[in-house]
Amino acid sequence: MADPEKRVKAIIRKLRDHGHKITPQRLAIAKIVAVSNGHPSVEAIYEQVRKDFPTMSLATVYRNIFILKSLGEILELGFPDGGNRYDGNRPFPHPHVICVKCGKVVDPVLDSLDEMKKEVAEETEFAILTHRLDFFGICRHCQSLE
Amino acid sequence: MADPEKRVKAIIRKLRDHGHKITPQRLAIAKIVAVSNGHPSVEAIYEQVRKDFPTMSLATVYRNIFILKSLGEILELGFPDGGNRYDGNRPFPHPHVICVKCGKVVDPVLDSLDEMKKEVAEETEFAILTHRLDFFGICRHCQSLE
DNA sequence: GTCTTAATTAGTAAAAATTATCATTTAAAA
DNA sequence: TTTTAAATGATAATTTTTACTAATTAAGAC
Repeated sequence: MADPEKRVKAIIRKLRDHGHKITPQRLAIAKIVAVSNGHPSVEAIYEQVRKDFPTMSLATVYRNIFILKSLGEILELGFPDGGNRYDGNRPFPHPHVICVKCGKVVDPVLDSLDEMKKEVAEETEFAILTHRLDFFGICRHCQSLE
Repeated sequence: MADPEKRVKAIIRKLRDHGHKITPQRLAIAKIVAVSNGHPSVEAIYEQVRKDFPTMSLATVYRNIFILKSLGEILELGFPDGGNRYDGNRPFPHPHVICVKCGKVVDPVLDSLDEMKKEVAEETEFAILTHRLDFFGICRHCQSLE
């Protein structure tokens, strides 16, 4: 995992470079997504920030997530049913392994993906910009409960 | 692409086997998703069915998609922003290449995926149930327009 | 073919997730 | 300090999906 402190600094620099103000609320959100423990949802981020900012508005969370997405500093993991979740620690596309029982998300190492991307580009004549690779299954812990 | 007529028959058989009635509306929806031209959204399916069933309710489309999903006869492609789209012609997980300009969806051939799945299962100790692999890029036609 | 019944439908209300609006506040540069 | 454009909080509006209910209908029994 990338050093969360470095990630916070990188995010702040990017925000400044694009003329965004560094408000306390924004900073708090940046700190949470820089760690991205458990790949939090908007609601989870909201709850966590509210501990320090009880008056925080949900709209502010959405607003900042939108900006961080636009700047490429946060990765959105879309779930067909259920809300999106976010990773600001590794904001580049990477594979996920998701437990359908408890929702845990693990990041596996998969080197062969780049090769695959090239193959697809050649075969389809698309200019590939990004990708999404998620495996859904049952984690070791949830398997033991069955 | 699998023969759409065979797909319709397979879907109907599955529906019957599970005690579902074959209504004209349901049949019309099955026919559309069996072809899945362009990987239609709920709205697209709704519009298309309404040509033959002007009184068709949107709820009916959602209800039948839900049933077909449960029976494994339709695959849901989730898009983080924007609605879901569906493939009832190839209802098993398979890679997609999606044009971010025009929304076109292409199904590339990628054999190496099974091997990847095994690797991930070993590395993470998850029991992998399914997966999702989508590439996003710009198709040949949209590239030529730039 | 007719009858019976449980499933399905249409229409609409409700819920959930996200985005827009706007008056007020505030970060940051002069 | 002062100024100003951007950000916030609160809430309304929008979008997507699900829930509800009375009326309709497919499919099996007779």
